[in-house]
Amino acid sequence: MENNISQAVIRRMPRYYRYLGELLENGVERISSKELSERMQVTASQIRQDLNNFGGFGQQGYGYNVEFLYEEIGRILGLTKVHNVALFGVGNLGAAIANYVNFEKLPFRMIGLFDVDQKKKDRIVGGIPVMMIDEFEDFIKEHRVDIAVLTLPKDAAMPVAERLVSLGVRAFWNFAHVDLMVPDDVVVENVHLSDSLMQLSYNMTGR
Amino acid sequence: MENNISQAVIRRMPRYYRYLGELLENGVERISSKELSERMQVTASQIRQDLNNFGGFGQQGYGYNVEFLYEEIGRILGLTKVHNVALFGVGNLGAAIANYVNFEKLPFRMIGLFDVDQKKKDRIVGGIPVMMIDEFEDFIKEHRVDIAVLTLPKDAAMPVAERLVSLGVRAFWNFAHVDLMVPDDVVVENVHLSDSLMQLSYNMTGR
DNA sequence: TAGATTGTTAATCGATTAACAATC
DNA sequence: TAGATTGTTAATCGATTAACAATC
Repeated sequence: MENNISQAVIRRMPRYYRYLGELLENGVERISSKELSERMQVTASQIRQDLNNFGGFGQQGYGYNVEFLYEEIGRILGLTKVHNVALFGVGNLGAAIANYVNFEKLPFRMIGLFDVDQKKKDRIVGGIPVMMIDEFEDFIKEHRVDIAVLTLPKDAAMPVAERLVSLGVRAFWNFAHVDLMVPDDVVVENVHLSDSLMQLSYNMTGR
Repeated sequence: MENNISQAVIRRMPRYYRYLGELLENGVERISSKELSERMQVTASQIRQDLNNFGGFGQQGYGYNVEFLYEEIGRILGLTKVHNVALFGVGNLGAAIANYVNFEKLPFRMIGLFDVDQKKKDRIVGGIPVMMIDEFEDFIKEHRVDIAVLTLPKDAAMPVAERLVSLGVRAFWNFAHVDLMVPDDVVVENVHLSDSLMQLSYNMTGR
């Protein structure tokens, strides 16, 4: 897999994946970049450019086979293997994400929930019991943890992230309102809800 | 307020706002674009360009007054007035967002929760009772609703959005996995959690 | 005043769109 | 084969960075 594909392209891939999934459900066998571009409100040129970053999945005169392309994109996005997920900070949002991850039919599996609050110990959320955050070190010895979700208050996020990095965690899904400082080989994907809300607020004015 | 400022710029504004808020809390009075750029890991040039889309907030030889700039950005983002928010779909995620909106110290106020499920009627979430979705028409006659949050299954989102648009709602914070088709004067801000998770998954591979 | 740093113009870089030869 | 549509190169557009005159 070639490297250095821009995040602008990557951000669009899940959307292609979603549309192709819908076409597949509707029994559509083939689609041209032109047809797809009309449905998705992007240019056909962009679709072809984006896909050709990863290889030639289409056929001249025919277009793209929906099922094949769907599966290729899934593979590109790393959806062919199961990712084990652990979550830190079982508040309202943490609990919702825990449920969400297990409910979605994507190959992400919530295998551990951790909190500092003694009162939450052994509470069942999304089908699994909450553990104390100190138990994580033992936990990680027995389970591979691919992704750590941080649904913690902002001041707690950085220290926890540091400990997790030192224990070998290399990917974070960060909901805390803070920019994590992590080594270069660690990946962080941020979901900053307040930023999103402010962007909406801006776009509501000025029109 | 000038129009046509790119979303690339807008997306960065909440981050500036957050950093300035922290500086303000720490009692920092002034900051140069250079200092700020080092903390935020962006170029000083970009900071100055971004800010100058909205006006000259700095002073040559001095830099920017932190409190003044913080408040100006707040104003730009529309944070000087309270936004009334109603939420549709009180599942795990909906309940978390309801709590979140009221908990954040931003000027967004959750004033109504709506669901189709009779069993949820009058349940208290985030301090307010869940109403039935049919009650929304009466509700909106008595309350101004600035933003509708959609935390619904994807098939329910579009029909609900259509009804809300026809009742006058002009801004949506959409968590459903679907691209809403709305008139031009309606603003949609999407939070697609699964897209975010797939982007993380991609970035974990290929390194 | 001299030094610092902005606001803004110009240069560069990257991403998107258009065009078309290759080919199924 | 003829028509359709890709893969890919070239052109355009927009965003970022660099440079520097203006000015506090």
